[in-house]
Amino acid sequence: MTAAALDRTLQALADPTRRGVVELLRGRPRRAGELASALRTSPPALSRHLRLLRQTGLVEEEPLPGDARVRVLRLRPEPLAELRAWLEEVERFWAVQLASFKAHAEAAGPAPARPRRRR
Amino acid sequence: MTAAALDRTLQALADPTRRGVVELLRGRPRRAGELASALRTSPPALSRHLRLLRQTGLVEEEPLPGDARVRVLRLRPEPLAELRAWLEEVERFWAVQLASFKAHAEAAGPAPARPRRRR
DNA sequence: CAGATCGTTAACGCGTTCGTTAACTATATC
DNA sequence: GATATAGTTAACGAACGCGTTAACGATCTG
Repeated sequence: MTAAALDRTLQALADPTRRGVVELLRGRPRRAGELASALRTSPPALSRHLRLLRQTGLVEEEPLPGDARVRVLRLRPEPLAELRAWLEEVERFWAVQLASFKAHAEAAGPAPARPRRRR
Repeated sequence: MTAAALDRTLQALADPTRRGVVELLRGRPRRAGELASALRTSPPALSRHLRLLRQTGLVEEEPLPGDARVRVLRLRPEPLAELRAWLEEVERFWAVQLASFKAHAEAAGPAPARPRRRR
């Protein structure tokens, strides 16, 4: 269930342009044209990146009251938090594995005897 | 500088099969064939995934002393830690932005006057 | 209304990525 | 030495991702 969302989040962040959008939006909300010029991207290209980011839930948009042509884009933290939770889980389990491996290595001595593979 | 490494890490984790490898290796080191059968992937497909994971630094391999045909694969935490650091930085800046927005909204009242766009 | 601005969608092309099958290397087993 | 096993590499094909240009809808400006 969460796996699919993780997949989309990672795939969204894997693109340098989209990650640039995220890094720009982490400071403050911005308009699409602002992002396009800052990232040296054509408006059509950026538009499709924004659509994907919206579908992933990483970005949400809100109409600008003064000008109805413009929508202001803002970062949504939920997918990032979910990804971070997954990362921390992976890192935590690895630590457990490392600890048990060290314990085993120390208990068995420097060159422990290993059984051969079966047949 | 770090951006290129981040890129490769995210691209590596964006694939479900490769993420499956990481999740399997988070528990304990495993052989390539073990991963292939657990993930229902053909050996050639998995081999290329492993090559990418090795280049990204997410996985390292070590020969199995009992059988020189087999290499044991282990998870490397460094790329994951780097990705987590990036994530935390984004989330931290987002929190700052949210705080300043709230402060501004409260100071300016419910419907603040906005200047029109310049010509 | 005429023209400019903001942004999106459509259509095309290119390069990458992913899986599969077949062939190959290296090591282990008998 | 002959056969089996572990894993990689090579070559093909299909699908996807990304950028570009052109055309479009919507809105602001004069």
